Amino acid sequence: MARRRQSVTIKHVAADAGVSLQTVSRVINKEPNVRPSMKERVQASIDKLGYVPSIAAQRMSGSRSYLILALNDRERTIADWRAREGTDWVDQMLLGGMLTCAEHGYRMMIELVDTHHDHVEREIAAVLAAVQPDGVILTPPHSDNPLIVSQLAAARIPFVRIGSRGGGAGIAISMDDEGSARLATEHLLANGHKRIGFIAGSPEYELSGWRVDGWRAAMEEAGFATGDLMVAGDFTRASGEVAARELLDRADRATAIIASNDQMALGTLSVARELGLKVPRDLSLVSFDNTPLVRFTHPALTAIDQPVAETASAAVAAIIAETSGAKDSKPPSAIQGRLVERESVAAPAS
Amino acid sequence: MARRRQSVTIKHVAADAGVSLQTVSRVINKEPNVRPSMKERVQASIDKLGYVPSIAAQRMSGSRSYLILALNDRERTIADWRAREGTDWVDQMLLGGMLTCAEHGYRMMIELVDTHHDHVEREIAAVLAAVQPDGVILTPPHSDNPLIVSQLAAARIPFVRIGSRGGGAGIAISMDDEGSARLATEHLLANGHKRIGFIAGSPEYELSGWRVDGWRAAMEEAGFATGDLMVAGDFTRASGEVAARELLDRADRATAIIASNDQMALGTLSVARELGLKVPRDLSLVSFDNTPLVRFTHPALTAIDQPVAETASAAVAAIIAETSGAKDSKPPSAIQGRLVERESVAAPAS
DNA sequence: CCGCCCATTGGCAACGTTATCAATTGGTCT
DNA sequence: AGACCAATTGATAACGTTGCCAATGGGCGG
Repeated sequence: MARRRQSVTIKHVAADAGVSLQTVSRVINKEPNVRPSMKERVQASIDKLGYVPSIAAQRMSGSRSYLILALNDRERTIADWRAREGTDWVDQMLLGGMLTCAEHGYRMMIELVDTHHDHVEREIAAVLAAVQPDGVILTPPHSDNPLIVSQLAAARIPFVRIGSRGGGAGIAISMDDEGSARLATEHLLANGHKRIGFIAGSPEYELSGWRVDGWRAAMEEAGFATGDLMVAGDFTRASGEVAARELLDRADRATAIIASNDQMALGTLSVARELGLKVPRDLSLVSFDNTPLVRFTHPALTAIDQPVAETASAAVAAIIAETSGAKDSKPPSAIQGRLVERESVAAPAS
Repeated sequence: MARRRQSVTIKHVAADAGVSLQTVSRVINKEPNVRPSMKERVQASIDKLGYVPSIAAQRMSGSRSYLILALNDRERTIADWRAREGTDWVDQMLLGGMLTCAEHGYRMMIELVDTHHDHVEREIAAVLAAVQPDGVILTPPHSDNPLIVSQLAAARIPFVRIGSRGGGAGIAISMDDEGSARLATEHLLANGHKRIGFIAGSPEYELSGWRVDGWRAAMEEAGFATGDLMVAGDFTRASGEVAARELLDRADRATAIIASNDQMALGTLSVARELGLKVPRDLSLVSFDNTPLVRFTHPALTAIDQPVAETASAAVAAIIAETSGAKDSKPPSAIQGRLVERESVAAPAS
């Protein structure tokens, strides 16, 4: 109703400093070829009046929107939320991304989109048209959705695919999944384990495969079999329970298990308890992600830390670099995982 | 660089449907006085072309921005993040708020602002000027910051104060904190406890006081002393440890403790373990918030569930209602808490 | 049958910013 | 010294949408 207008516009600043609109604009955007004395004078007026450019107007005039859009999977996000399992993912994304955005005068928005929906492309087109972001951050499983990737590429919007590797369009940033899985495996091998089970994540996520690769490679190098020790879950706790039961409820059970995320590790933990297996005495357990949850379980879990915030931060930085026209921007394509030792690993019972 | 323009604008739709821009605009905004046949024709063109209005342009022309801004405390958010304690707060806010926004064609943005900074007002003015939201959601402790509240009121922007009560300007939405604290207290009383300690939250949050009130009232009604059983923390785990030590490391120690949030409950749990007190045998424990963490501790904690997502959803709904000019919008000012029983409460050792 | 009012539609300006191009200045190169 | 060039500043036209007001047409009371 009440037509709310900008209180201080570029016009007021121009009047106050006694210069043209364009000059003020140049100062705001730190363009070259402005005499230092002039720049100073204009800046003084800006500070005095407390002027802040309207992103709407900036976008309107065809320049940057100073907005970066993060696209999460709606289905998964809501499921996580319903389950109340606390994946911590959005928190971390926001923090890492938002702080880096703030440093560069950008802002971040999050939108939920169904990766499986028939109308993904329409839905994304709608969001892009409405928000008109300068760049987009894709999180898994969107990162590996060819429809979305090609659409973004066609729209010529800079975008980052978190959790994906090179190959397609866009900037790929991922953790060193093989290396991390290898790290976990070797830690267990060093503790004397031979039958190390692996609970993989949903095959829809490319990273699931890489983690399996790392585990398998380490096992084979050590000369141990992997054939019947891999079970796939879908990153939920329930699927972790099913997988754990398969690995544990049999004669030649695994003496150690690596779970591809914390939720499935929690599922494993409860199955172990149910089967009367003490962790770490009867079963060693290592998980991926290292969300706050696994610090407070009993026992606290040894985990591979997944630096989500740092990754988001790198993603934002990469987009801003590309937007600013830095051609040589070379984002850190593989971020190192880190093994955090707690109480869930011990030598196998002899 | 590359001037990226809107692909399908209102102009294209108007041309396709053979009507004026204004008519299309009317259809988009569901204004009255458009002949049904005309509305249909225009809508068909919109669907055909996949047209979506540009938020930037809408805002420019002085109407709504369809953006709701959530303001979180930067200091606290970053501290939580550093501590990696997983408060889950942002996740929940986003989900509840975002989903409700989406239902009404709005979008939500989150910004971090320092509530204590000297320049809060400038910082907020800057965000408002840049984003130009239709409404603002204040989370604690911003909700109780008089500077921010009066500034928002002066700017005549609809805003919600989450976790606050009536009194000042803006729409206040809060949990029934006294009632919830009373619920927790009575649950412990029913289990036979007499010395029930209370770890309060930071006094900067008004809700901290209300929770204390509920506990004190229930205790006094039952005829038990409260004098030396209340210790204030600041919602961090470390402060919970300090407080717990004060309540437990003495002769007439408390047999039960209510912590004003999960983090402080976790601190209490570790102090109990350190002092050789078994939960719930030697100490019963109830916490506030019911974040995912307390489901997986050992023992799992009985907790008061804080419906953050529902609260955020109600906040968004209230703002949209006010923006739409519904004068009689009456948001649910007090949302009921719920006691979730787990394993941390038992009768006191006789 | 006349005039008035309401429902419907269209035309045009305005919103705040930047892109583009033109104008001015002062200096440098031959 | 003439001309050209770079640096600096300004003027104007977009950008996509809605507010405002005018224009049109049809129905209804007198």
